[in-house]
Amino acid sequence: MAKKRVTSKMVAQHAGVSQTTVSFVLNKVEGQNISEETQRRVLDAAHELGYVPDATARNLARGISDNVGLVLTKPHEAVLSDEYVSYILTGISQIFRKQELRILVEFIDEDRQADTYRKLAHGNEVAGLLVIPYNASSKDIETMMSLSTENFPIVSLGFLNDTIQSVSINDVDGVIDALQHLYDLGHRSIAAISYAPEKSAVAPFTRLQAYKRFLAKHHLEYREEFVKFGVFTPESGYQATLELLNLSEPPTAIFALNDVMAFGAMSAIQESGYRIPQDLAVVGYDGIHLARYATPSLTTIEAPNVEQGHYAAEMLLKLINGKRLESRHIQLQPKLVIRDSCGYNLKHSR
Amino acid sequence: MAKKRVTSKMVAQHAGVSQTTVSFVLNKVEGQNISEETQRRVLDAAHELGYVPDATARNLARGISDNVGLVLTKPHEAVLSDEYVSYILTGISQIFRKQELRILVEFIDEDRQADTYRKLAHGNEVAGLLVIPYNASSKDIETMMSLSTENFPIVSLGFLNDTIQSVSINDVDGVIDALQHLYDLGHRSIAAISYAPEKSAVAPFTRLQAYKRFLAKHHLEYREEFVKFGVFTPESGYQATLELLNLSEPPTAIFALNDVMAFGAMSAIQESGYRIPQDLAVVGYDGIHLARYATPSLTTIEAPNVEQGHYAAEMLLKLINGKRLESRHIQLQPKLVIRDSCGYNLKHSR
DNA sequence: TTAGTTTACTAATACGCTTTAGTAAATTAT
DNA sequence: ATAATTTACTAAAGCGTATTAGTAAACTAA
Repeated sequence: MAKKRVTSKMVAQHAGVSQTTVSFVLNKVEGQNISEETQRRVLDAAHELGYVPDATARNLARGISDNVGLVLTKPHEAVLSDEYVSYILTGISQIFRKQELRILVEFIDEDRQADTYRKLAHGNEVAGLLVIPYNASSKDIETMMSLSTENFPIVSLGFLNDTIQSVSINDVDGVIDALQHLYDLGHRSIAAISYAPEKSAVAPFTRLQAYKRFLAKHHLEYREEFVKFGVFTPESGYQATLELLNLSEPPTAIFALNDVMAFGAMSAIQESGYRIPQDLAVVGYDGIHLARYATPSLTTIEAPNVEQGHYAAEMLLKLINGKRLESRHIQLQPKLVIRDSCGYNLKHSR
Repeated sequence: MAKKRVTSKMVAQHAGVSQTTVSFVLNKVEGQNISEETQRRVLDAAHELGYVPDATARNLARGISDNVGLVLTKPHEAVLSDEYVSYILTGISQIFRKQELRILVEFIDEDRQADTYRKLAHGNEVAGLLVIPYNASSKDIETMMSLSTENFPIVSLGFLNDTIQSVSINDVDGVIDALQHLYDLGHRSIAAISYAPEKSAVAPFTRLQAYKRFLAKHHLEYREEFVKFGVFTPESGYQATLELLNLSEPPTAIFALNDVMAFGAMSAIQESGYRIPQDLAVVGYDGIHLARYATPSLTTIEAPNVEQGHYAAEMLLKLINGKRLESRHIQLQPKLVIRDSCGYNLKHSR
């Protein structure tokens, strides 16, 4: 049962050198002239003993952690039915693994609020923070701002304000592309299923704003009853659509602000006996894998989420390493992917 | 720019006590008689200075990390299109957050193999390890076994062998339930879309075994061409189904071994001009949220994944705390959820 | 009254590493 | 030949906490 933790001291003894030398060799510290011969002895000893450096000790000595935190301000049920988080995880892990940085995932909800950021940051648990702020409260944002101000490395996935570095998707363009597509296909009464307004701090405002502006620009009436609010889940998209279908004058097209809600919408439409796209058109947002395999396949705005993860990770890396950023805010362009849920392919060619 | 890291020493000074006392008070160490008055002074000082204990220092002193590792042996593209990981994350985070344990997520693929486990475990980066072994190689399994043998806390999500503690889903029952359902509806030529066989170590063998046994039991012929192998993604389910449809004698039902592949299958079937369930029945496996919102809604085997996360987290907790386990292997029961993709609701009532 | 015990603390050490400040020996410069 | 520099290392301090082994003062027991 003897816990045989191998320490660098043991390696030193085994190689017949000092512990300092072991550290120099294993960390390839520059400017230290260690002879080839000694290096080999140390390496061999470390290998023979199966030495694995103690991460906590190293982090304590170095004064910095080798973890980065990924903070999710989404409720669990939303994380569940959304690929977005998986995409981001993929994107950031591809960058961080090269730097030998680990990813610490933390969920934030009502009871477990802002002090989590401080614990992570000031408690030296992470070297930097990546935040997915969809449901961030104003208190969350305050905390992020103060961390950012005191130069703690932090990047938001989605624009919040000028203070907090961010990598975002140009949602305004995305919304407009989607609506324009529907408009071009002749739709004039277009409903939107957005996110619940009270919970989120910034994003839905922007998107809804874009929706309103689009209507105004094209001299279409803004109708309160055409805007429904869901909570990321297919269930909420389903419910919202049912309500839309029960209106005395239902819309001819539905724009769901994420794909998962679009699935709910399509299901509600078809179960109610309507055809897609002949009776109602549907557009989603996100570009999840399954969108192409819906029936009919779902036209959607594809957001470059993996790339967003890449950029955010790289930005955070620069902040951690004290490098200057070229720009504190990066915005990526989403892309309309036309499939069968809007009728484009019925009209054109095919 | 003054980095004003607040240490326990500073708190001690501010409260006029020793650092030891600060530690005793803040950690509520039992058997130490600290007066109410002193406790208050320490607490106040800590609060005033905004003290956050340094996690690395504490972990070093205590000799144990407050992170647990979640190791994914799935390739990224699979994690992307599968809710399974999200479910597990949800389940385990609900348990660990109460214990102030953080979750470290690590992906393992070909180039980044077994040494990751050792680094995490022997490097004291985590107090315990949770492994999702779908694509675990035999080398992965060897490493897990040796860790388990040396009493390092480790739990597998899915049964591997007797040595490695596990929480698994009874896949054999799941497979049989699905097949029985199809059989009861009159299907006699049932194809299966399984996982790629070379990559995974145990699971597909079991499931395929169950499939074969079911056929044998019901005196149905086992046909090589009715078993296709996918890689978790909807694309692969789509492709496999296309191949099945091109057979001279296509099956009348398809059993996809995860829901995401079932989506691919349904799409392929409908795009090929066949109706579900009239021409072909489809059953999935997993019970993802979107299954109910497929068109038609997808009959599937619902695996209790969040619960699986719960049990695994609790088992790991016991191992970390040196408690004895009642059982080293827990198996949970999946459940058939009948919807519209098999025709049950067409036949019965409705 | 005095020894024994409890109360309320503190000094000092350990955790395992990184890093700074040396140092002795070998090499080069003058 | 001697000083200056370079080479190849090492001793020791420090990171911020937890914890063990005390200790002085107050209290209790006989």
